[in-house]
Amino acid sequence: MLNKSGHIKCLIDHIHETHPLNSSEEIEMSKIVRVKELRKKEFLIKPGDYSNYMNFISTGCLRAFYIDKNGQEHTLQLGIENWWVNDLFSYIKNVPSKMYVQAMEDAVIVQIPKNELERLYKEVPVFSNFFREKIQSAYVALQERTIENMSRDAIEKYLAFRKQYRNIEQRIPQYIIASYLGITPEFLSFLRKKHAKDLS
Amino acid sequence: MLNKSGHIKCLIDHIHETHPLNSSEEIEMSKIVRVKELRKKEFLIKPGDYSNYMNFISTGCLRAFYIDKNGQEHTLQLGIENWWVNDLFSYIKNVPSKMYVQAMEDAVIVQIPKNELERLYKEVPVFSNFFREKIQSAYVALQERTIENMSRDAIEKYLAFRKQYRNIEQRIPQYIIASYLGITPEFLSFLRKKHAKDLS
DNA sequence: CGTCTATTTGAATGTACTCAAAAGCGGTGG
DNA sequence: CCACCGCTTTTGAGTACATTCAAATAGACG
Repeated sequence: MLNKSGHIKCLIDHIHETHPLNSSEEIEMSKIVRVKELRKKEFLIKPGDYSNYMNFISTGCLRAFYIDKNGQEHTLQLGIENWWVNDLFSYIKNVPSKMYVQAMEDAVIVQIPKNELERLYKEVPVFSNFFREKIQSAYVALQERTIENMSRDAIEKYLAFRKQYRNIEQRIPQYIIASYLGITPEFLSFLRKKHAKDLS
Repeated sequence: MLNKSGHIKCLIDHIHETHPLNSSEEIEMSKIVRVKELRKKEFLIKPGDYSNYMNFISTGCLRAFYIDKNGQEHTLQLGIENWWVNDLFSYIKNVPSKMYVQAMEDAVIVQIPKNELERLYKEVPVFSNFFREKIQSAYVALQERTIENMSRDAIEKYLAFRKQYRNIEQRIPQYIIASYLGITPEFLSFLRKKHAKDLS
């Protein structure tokens, strides 16, 4: 159980891994962040909200999803400790969000306010580089997912998901995995039965 | 018909639109880029290549695609004048590419070498900010595509594609559009007939 | 004009969805 | 501590959307 500055340290450590900061840069960052606690099922972002923070997950598990015109949920992103989660569309374009970002477990988020971060981008190049690289990696990961969606059938996608998210799978209900894979929960259940032998 | 420095100017103008450069920054950029001409069907990147450039399309039309284990082509990205095209996976991770980037028309590309660009990121913050914002937008666009793929059926995707790429559609063959939408060319042909009335 | 590539057509097939209902499971209050 | 309630998962039948394969037609380019 961490206190507030423990969670901030968690963020700083995370940045350090790839982009060493000097102590004034650390302080600079520590001064502008805020820590937000979420209870299970609580929302970090809801449709209509403006996303004005970069959100770092210190503890817990969240997902980003939206509801289409037929009322179907589609999970866009899953995140656990040391991941970033956001509605970048709303954040970048300054428009109301159309999606939900929800805690699937009690969680603690470290939030960097957008206006402060944009000031830092200009004053402290290391932060611009850090987030440029983060977003590049996210883009590549999303492109990999696009490739998988186009070239694999449902069971292959599910097996690949299990491999990639081994540590997350047990933490979330099956119907959310289905909504991430783009299939119905009924069909995922059917596939699990049919391929029970492959599921260790 | 532009000469070499005309194409470079095209890139500089493009950066200027969102991130004004002073003249030393312009010169800095001009010095490191190179201009590459491609004939129709020629490849900018092939499987096995290492992608060591950021590629700006000055003129022409390209696509990025890969071939899955069943021999199916999947188009990941389309690009025309003033767009960027690359295999970012290979570029970022320094691994051989698994995809093709091919000219669909004669084209001229302005290439920024990776090592020079990374030097600039540290020395001239404006470039890091420019590419951070570019990649953020690309991420958001790809996420929108992911949402569409999950929540729309084939005809809706096709109609949305026509709206979004009105100016590109006539420049590329139909089977490539099908491979972008994730459907077979036969089925796209069928849909076009069935919905002829909606296709103006 | 001929050749090569792209598009159309159609029949048979398969993968995944819908809808409805039953079974399982976990948390909560009596 | 057990019983109940609500939510998640399973099951199954019927259906729809999209694919495969093969062949015919249309278009583009030298």
